[in-house]
Amino acid sequence: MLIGEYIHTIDIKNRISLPAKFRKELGKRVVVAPAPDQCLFIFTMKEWDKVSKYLTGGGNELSFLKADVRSFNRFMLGRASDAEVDSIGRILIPEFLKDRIGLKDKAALIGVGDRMEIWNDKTWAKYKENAEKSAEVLAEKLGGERK
Amino acid sequence: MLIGEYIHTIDIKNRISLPAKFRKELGKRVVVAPAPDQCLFIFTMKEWDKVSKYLTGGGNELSFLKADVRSFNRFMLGRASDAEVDSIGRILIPEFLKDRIGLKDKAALIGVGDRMEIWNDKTWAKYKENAEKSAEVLAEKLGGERK
DNA sequence: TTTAGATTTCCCACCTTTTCCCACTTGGTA
DNA sequence: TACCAAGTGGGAAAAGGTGGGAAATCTAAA
Repeated sequence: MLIGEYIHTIDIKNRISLPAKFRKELGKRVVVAPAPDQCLFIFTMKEWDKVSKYLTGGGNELSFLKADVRSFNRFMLGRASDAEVDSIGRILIPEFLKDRIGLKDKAALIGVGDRMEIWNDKTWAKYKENAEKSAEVLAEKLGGERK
Repeated sequence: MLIGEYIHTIDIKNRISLPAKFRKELGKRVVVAPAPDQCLFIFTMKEWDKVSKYLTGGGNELSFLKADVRSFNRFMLGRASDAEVDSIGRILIPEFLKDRIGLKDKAALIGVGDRMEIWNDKTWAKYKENAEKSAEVLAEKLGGERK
């Protein structure tokens, strides 16, 4: 399970080190995908299988018939990119994905259970501040929904 | 069962000794997680399993499709950290969690049944004081009501 | 098709941080 | 007083993260 927060630099060649604690679980290849909120998702290949199967409706339906599904899938699948982890644990972030979330020098790498997220460090700091405020409210709400 | 209050120092390497009385129950690995109020929770792996299962909700659906779930999981998982207990009973507290609760030199370690809590010692002192006061006020009030 | 330039990939090297020991101190106990 | 357990501190070795050069590949122009 991926947990914790790490701040790493993106070098001029668009490389970024995966946190050492995540490497075993992430494996030799990962998928970098655009995500809701200002971040990128990093999936293991296994997790990506699940995600892409789910999004394409597991092959049972013609997922392209629904407009929202079409556009969400274009967003998520169409702009995803698989990346090889190099011999010392780094991956390349494509320029267009970097631009999307305003990645500059420092990135926040966040373990969120079965995926990793990449944020611009500043954006993450702001996000956390807000999350802190609303966390209790949110906890109540989620607690209520489960029952 | 974890009970009692201990004041320990955090050294310059961010290490903190677990109270000897807690070590057996906490085991070789624990998870440090942010918590409501100005403190951190220390879970045993067993307790943490329960928490994380709850958060990932079984895994049949894609948890990241819902905004509430995304933010709560980021808050809870993204800012947690698993820590190995070293050979003499210490754990490391990540910088970002130290910052969150304003941990400096001295920390209060509180046994609260099935989990341990970490507080800034000053914050803990104040918290106790208030709890004490409100208890007195409450006692007065109850006494007065009796006539 | 060839060549020059640019980009990507692979590898090595440095430096900082973390980890693993070992040792000191203090306080309680026999 | 000697001993033991608990807590604290610090040095050395290992690991993690960062940067950069050289080889390989690609692109474009002649």
